[in-house]
Amino acid sequence: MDAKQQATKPTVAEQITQKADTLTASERKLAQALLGNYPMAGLETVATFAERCGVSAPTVLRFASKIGFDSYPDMQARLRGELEARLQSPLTRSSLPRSRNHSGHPMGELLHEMAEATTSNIRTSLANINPAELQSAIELIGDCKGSVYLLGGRFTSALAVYAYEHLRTMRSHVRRVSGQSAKWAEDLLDVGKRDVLLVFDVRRYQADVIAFAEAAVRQDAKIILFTDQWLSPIAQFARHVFPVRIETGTTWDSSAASMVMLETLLEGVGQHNPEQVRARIKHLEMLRRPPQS
Amino acid sequence: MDAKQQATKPTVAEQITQKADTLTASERKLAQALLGNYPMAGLETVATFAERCGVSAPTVLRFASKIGFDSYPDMQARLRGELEARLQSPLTRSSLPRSRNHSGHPMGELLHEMAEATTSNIRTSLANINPAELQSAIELIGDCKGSVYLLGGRFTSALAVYAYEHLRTMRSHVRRVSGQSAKWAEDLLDVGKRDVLLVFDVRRYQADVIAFAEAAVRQDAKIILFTDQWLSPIAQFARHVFPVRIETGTTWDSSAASMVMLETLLEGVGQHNPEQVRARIKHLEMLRRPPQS
DNA sequence: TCCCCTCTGTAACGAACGTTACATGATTTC
DNA sequence: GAAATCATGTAACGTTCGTTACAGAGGGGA
Repeated sequence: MDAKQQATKPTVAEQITQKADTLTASERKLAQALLGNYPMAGLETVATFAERCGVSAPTVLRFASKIGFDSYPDMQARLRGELEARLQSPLTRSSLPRSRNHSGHPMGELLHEMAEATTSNIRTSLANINPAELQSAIELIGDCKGSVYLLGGRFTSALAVYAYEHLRTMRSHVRRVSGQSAKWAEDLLDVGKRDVLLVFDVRRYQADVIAFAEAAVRQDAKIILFTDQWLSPIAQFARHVFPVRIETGTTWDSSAASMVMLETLLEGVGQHNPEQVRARIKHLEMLRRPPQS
Repeated sequence: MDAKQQATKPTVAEQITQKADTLTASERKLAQALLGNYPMAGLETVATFAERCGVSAPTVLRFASKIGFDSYPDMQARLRGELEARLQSPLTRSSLPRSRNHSGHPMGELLHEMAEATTSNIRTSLANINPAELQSAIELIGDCKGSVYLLGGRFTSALAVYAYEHLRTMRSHVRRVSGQSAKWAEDLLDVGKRDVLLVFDVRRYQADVIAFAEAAVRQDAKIILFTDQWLSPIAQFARHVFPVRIETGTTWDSSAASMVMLETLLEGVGQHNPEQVRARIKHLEMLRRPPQS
C-alpha cells in the first residue's frame, strides 16, 4: 500500500501532479482548484471544497485518497505543515545598506543572512509579546517570596545560566537546576507554592525538562516558560508563556530572540524594585572589594 | 455571496491586541500562542488549540467571543481570509501589522526599545565584521587538530556554555574552562600550541579571564576573542577579535549581538566540513536512541 | 480568615463533519 | 445496440466538532 517515508516528504502539490494523468474529470477540477488557490482551498471542509468545485463530497474524498492520503484530515495536516513552513521564511530581505566589505565574499553573505534572520526574529517575536503578560511575569519574579528556579535544555541551559547570573544580582534565593537530570529530583524536593520556575524549552523539547516542570507544577510552583512559536508541552501548565522565533534558515536554531526576550524580562525585574536591586549590588561590591584590593 | 471588503476590516491580531487588557490569564495564553504562531494556531480545531495551550475548550470559545467573533469558525474564516490575502501578495507586505499593543503600556515601550536597540546592535556589529577574519576563525576551529577551549566571564560564560554544546556536536576535543577561577590552572596545564581558546570578555573585563588568556598565549595557544567595541585587553594577544555592540540604554548590557556573532561562527564551522559534522551527529543520535526507546 | 466574585474545567447536547454503501447515470466495448 | 465498466451523486452512518449549562476552584477584599 503506502510507503510512509517521512524522510523525503513530497508536497501535496507534487503528489497531485504526479498522479495527474490518473485523475478523472471531476477530480481534475478539484486539482485545479487546489493548485489555483494553494493551499487554502484544501483547508476548507469537504463539503465546502466540494460545493465550490461543483462536485460531491465523496468525490473529494476519493480525490484525497487517490493522491495518496489515508483521509481528508490527513491531507489537511500536510497542507497546514507546508503553509507553516512557507510563512516562516520571509528571510533574505535586503534592507541593510549592505556594507561593501560583505560583497562577494561568501562569509559576508553568511554574516548578512544571520543578521537579517535574527533581527527579523527579534522584531517579530517582541512585537507579538503582550506587555501585560510581561508585566505579570516581572511581578511574579520581582515579588516572589520563595525561590526562583532556573532550568534549560541542552542548548537553552546557556540562557538559564545567563538568567541565573543576572537574577542573583537582583534578589536572593535564586537557584539553578543543573547537572545530570537524574539528580534533579533533589532540587524538586524544595519546590513549593511560593516558588517560581523559569524554564527554557525549545523544539526537540526535552523529556526530562518537561517532566521537571510538570512535577514542579504539581507542587504548586508557578512556571514562566520561554519557548519557540510551536510551544513546548510545558505551555500547558505554565502560568506565563513567551514564544519567540528561532529559525534562521541555517543548520541550527538561534537563541538570539530568546536572549533578547530574557534580557527584556530581566530589565523589567530590575526596574520593578530598583532601590532593592541597587542596594544589593552596592552590598555585593562592598563584599567583593576588600579581599581583592 | 460574500462581500469581501478588505478595506476597513481589522485583522484578528489587531482585535486581540485591542482587547488585550480585558483578557484573563488563560485567555492571554491563547493570545500569546496565536500571535506567536500567527495565524496557523487559530486554524486548528478548538480541542487541539485548547490542549496545546493547556486550557479547556470552553476557554477557547470564550476567548473567540471576547475578541469579537460570533463563533470559533467565524474567527477561523477571518484568519483564513487574512492568510489568503497575504499569500496572494508574495513580496508586497512585510510580515505582520505593527501591533499597537505596545503603545501606551510601559512594558510595551520596554519591549519596543529592547527590540530596536538589540537589532541595531546586531546589524551594526555584523556589518563591521571582516568576512575574511570570520573565515580565518572558522578554519582555525574547523581544522584545529588539538583541543578547543571555551572560556567566559561572569555573564559571558553563558555564551561559552552555548558554544560548548554546539561545538561538541561538531567535533571532538572541546573543553570548557569552568568553575572557580583558582582551579583554572589545572586546565592550563594541558594547553599547547595546537590548541585554540575561544574566549568571551566584555566590559568590566575580568582579571582572571584575562590572566588565563595571557597564560594560554604564552603556551602558544591561539586565541579567538569575542568582546565589545571597546576591546578587552585580551585583544592585544588574540589572533582573531570579534567586537560587537552591547549597549541598549538600559541598566545592563546585552549579549544578543555576541550571541548572533557566535551563532554565525558556529554555522560557519559547521559548513566548513559538513560531512564530518553530519556523520558525527548521526553517530551521536545512534548512541542516544537505544536506551530511550 | 471568611466570603464573594471571577475564572475555569466537566459533562452533555445538537450540529456538522468525514466517511461509506449503494444506486444512478455516463461512457466505453464488443 | 446491448452489456459491462467506470465515474459520480444520494443517502445514511458513526464520529468529532463547536457549543452551552453548571458546578467547582481559585484569588482578592474586608
